[in-house]
Amino acid sequence: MRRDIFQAIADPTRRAIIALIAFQAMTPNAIAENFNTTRQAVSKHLQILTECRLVKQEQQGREIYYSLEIEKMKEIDKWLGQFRKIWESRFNELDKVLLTIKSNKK
Amino acid sequence: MRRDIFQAIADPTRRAIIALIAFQAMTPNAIAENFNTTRQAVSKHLQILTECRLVKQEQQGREIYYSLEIEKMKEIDKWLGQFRKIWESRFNELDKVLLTIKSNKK
DNA sequence: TATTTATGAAACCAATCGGTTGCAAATATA
DNA sequence: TATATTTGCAACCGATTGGTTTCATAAATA
Repeated sequence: MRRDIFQAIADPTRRAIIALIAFQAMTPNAIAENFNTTRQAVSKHLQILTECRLVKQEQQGREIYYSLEIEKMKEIDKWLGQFRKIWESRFNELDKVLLTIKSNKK
Repeated sequence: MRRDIFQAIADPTRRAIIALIAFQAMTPNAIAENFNTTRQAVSKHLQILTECRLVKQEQQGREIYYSLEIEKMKEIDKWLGQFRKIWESRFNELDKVLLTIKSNKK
């Protein structure tokens, strides 16, 4: 089935994994040490993250290092873009009001 | 149970609803017309969105107008912040390389 | 007042989710 | 070579999800 970034970041453990490997690549075992679950559960999360290209792997002997595909994270940012326009314009509206109040004070 | 924004935006129908009511408040019936599901299904989505304060309602007679709580959307933006730092610094790294190539050309 | 309209809530259902245990395969090490 | 380590995969399980149908309630309208 088709994997989706938004579905991938829906799980709190996966968000924690993402944050964990954002700065340095880590093996599944090392990642699992940070959570209260089995290594296999972490492995399944990594599989989901890999399926939607949020994470990339690099084999090194029998170890596999997982790291964040930061470019993919921009897709969320891109989706947020349409709403950012709104909250920025709302801020501007408020800004105008404040400026009006200011100028009326004079 | 505790509702989460990330879980709320995980569903594609809910993301579509969010985009739909971002600019103008709409009733459940009007929203449902845009989807290939029953009004009740949309109602359940709206309930989930309301639970995590992504959406607010305003009763008007027997109609209820739903609209986006844009402030709540900033929470996603805030979470993205930690990664934005990374992709911006990566861009700067690339920038430096390009500048080095440029200066070496001279 | 009787009827239509707009809505939420409950009961149910198949599919998916996040977790587990158990296993097989590949690589490193004694 | 025998053993230990690292990992992915399959089978299973209870809880949750997104959908449906059915019903109750409140407001508008004939």
